[in-house]
Amino acid sequence: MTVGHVGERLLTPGEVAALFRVDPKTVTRWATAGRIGSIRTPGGHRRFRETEVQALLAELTTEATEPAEHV
Amino acid sequence: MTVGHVGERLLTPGEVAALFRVDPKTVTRWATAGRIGSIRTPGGHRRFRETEVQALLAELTTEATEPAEHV
DNA sequence: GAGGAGTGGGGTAATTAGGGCT
DNA sequence: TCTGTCCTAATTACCCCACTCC
Repeated sequence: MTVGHVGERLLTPGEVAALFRVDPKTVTRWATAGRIGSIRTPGGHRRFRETEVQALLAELTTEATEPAEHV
Repeated sequence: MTVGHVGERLLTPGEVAALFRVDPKTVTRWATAGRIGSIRTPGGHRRFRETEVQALLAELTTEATEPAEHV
């Protein structure tokens, strides 16, 4: 292989939906609303950067800043 | 490789598939549908120009609008 | 010439996109 | 306002086997 650039892992809408425990449709709406970056395939399907998803996931976690043991 | 002639870096269907997080067969369909330019080897296998793939990838990429946090 | 990995072609099942509604 | 579900159409994923690339 002569790529030499294996940076960003991309996730499918279904995988992101599973991470957030929501419907893939909701993930699509987030992308449409510009709340999360998306990479479209030439066919129109979306792919999401895992790093961005992780960041958003962590952001939502820290947003509910309750020091109690609620995990 | 190591042809000594740089500037025409070609990617295999598998490499392009990894970039878009799709199946190599899907990349083949893109080429068949004319959504992406392809170069055929004498044996019939397809090769793709990295510059074209990168350009396509960048064109289909949408950055997330930076939220204003707490407003 | 031999061998492993990848690719092409065809066909079928699973996801996804889009709009509208509860 | 945001999310989940219903619908149809389009795109993508995985199965087979034969051939090509290195």
